[in-house]
Amino acid sequence: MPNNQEQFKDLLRKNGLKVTNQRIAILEALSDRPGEHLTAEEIYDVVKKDYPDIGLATVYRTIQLLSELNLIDKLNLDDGYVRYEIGSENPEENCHHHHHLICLDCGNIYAFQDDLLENLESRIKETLGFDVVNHEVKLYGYCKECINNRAVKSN
Amino acid sequence: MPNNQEQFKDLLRKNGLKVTNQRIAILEALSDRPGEHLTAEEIYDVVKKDYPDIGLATVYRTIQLLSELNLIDKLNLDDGYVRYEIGSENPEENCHHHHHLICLDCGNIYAFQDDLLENLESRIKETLGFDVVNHEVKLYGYCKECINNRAVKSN
DNA sequence: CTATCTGCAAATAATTTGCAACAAA
DNA sequence: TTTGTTGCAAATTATTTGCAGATAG
Repeated sequence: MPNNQEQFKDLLRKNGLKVTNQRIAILEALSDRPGEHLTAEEIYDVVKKDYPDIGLATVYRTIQLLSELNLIDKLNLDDGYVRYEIGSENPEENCHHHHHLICLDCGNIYAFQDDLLENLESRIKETLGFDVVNHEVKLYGYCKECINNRAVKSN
Repeated sequence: MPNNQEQFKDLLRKNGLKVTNQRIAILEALSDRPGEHLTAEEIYDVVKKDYPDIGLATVYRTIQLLSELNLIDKLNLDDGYVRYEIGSENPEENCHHHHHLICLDCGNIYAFQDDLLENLESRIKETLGFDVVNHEVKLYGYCKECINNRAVKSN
């Protein structure tokens, strides 16, 4: 959506930052791939198609910027890469109800929404006095396809 | 407990691995600090007191070994270090009900137990066919002490 | 014009690896 | 013995940083 892009430009200006082609291209690369979880290198490769002169350092710097502006979410799968995905349009529900299922077999990542922690978090506030403001939930296991494939192979 | 140490030795032998002072010392370093979350470097510093000749590479190799044997749990706080802690005595409940509260102010980590995900996981199995075998839950926020400190300072 | 960005190359820093010497079985 | 382990140093690799030139406002 071009609307989204205008919002981004305004957000940059509002923070005394400059609107550059590189920044727009990087945000677009992620916007065009909702639900995908790209590494810095992968974003670099995508953006390089339209922008062959871009440097990897710019990608890293822009990713950090977008993350601070809460436009993208970080995801660390402990495989040596930090991954990024575009946030939901509604910033309120951004990370808070957005969790990940990670298949240990094929490596695919499935997102799901759930507010299961709301309850727990108020209980923690009451019993421990700890005020939870954010959370990260990763569920590891085996996806439908991989379970089926295994069943087929073992026959 | 020396009992624990004997179990470890047996486990090593059972897997065709050798019992070495270094391995025992590293497991002890973690066993002596339940609930602490040590980096490889921190473990190295602890073990070096009793074992000045140990190399950092051995610490890394042993950590990996202990992790594969499910004797220790990994914790990644996205601060550039991977941390490790001794698992609970009961291997069944090891990670599964063990979650972390991370204070964004003081950096302290508080563990808590909860089986809140059991429910969700069976729901996921039913609706998506995804079989969850493990999970990682991190809750970020502010601990009681830091909340109090802030209140005091703002007066 | 001038403050911010960019691309490059070099620096950083956690972790891994090759290998010869060493220690457990 | 023989097989696995260690310590060292070098390699690897994701990410960061310094800086001079480029670009947005």
